[in-house]
Amino acid sequence: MLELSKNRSMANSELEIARVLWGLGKATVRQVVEALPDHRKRDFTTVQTYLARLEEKGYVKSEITGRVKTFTSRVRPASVIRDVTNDFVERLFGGDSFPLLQHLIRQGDVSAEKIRQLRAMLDELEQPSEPTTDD
Amino acid sequence: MLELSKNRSMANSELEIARVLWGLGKATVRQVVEALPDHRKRDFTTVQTYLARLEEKGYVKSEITGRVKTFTSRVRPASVIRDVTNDFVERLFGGDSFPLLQHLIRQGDVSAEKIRQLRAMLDELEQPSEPTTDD
DNA sequence: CAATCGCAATTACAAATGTAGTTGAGGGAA
DNA sequence: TTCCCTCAACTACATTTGTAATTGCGATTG
Repeated sequence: MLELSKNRSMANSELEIARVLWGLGKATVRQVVEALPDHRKRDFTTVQTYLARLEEKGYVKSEITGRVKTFTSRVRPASVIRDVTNDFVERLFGGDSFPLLQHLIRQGDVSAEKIRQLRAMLDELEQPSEPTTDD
Repeated sequence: MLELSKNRSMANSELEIARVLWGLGKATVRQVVEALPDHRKRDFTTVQTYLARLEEKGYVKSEITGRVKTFTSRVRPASVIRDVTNDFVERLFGGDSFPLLQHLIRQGDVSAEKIRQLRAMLDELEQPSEPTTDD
């Protein structure tokens, strides 16, 4: 099992870059830069640094294609999301995710459709039968 | 309106300290240390530093009671929770809170009772009329 | 080919963070 | 009254983070 360099966790800024990379699946620095939402633009070299750090930390791997590096994730996004969310809930709510759910539902802009979906999820929780293909 | 020093945001470590302080309402460094969950113990001076920084940043104020400082929050926890959660959702999910809700409901350990409460909340979202018990 | 241009690789760096060690003063033990 | 002990107030510091400036190299243009 590969040594993911001293399990250092992602910094906030790196998190966003990683998320964008996950969305692209495979991308060059430039592509990640372009894919950043307008209100969160970052300098090319800045993104480049973040990706390099993500690689050091073992979250990403790169491959040189001609003159340019292409990055890909080395970890399952779901697992990063799990870890980082756990940490978040731990610090901000002492480990209890309910307050967060409450907060998100209350003030979050949840559409009617989403409400329906959430309700369906809740139903599933009570009827433990369907093999929820999660992770 | 008070100038909350260069709106610097809370660092992860500070977040946990702030949360504990909110829970206590008013507390000395030592009390915060004691209140930390066992698996997250921190050195007395460490917590002291965090509280000092929180004060610098304007999130907390202190008052000397005899020989010891007592800290209290200067901000509404809810507003910090809002901001920090928004930032979190922004970075990790591009601003869409649904995936987070999904994640929390799916793998979060939500009790039957909590499920009931969540459902009630969803109902409220659809029936925007009930005299919401203030708050 | 020589001067440019466009990108990507390196290098830089101050500020922020995580975490504690060191110092100093009030209250008891001798 | 001294000395020691306890605690809280300061001081310290290596890393990490956030963000970019600078350098270097291959393609483009005269």
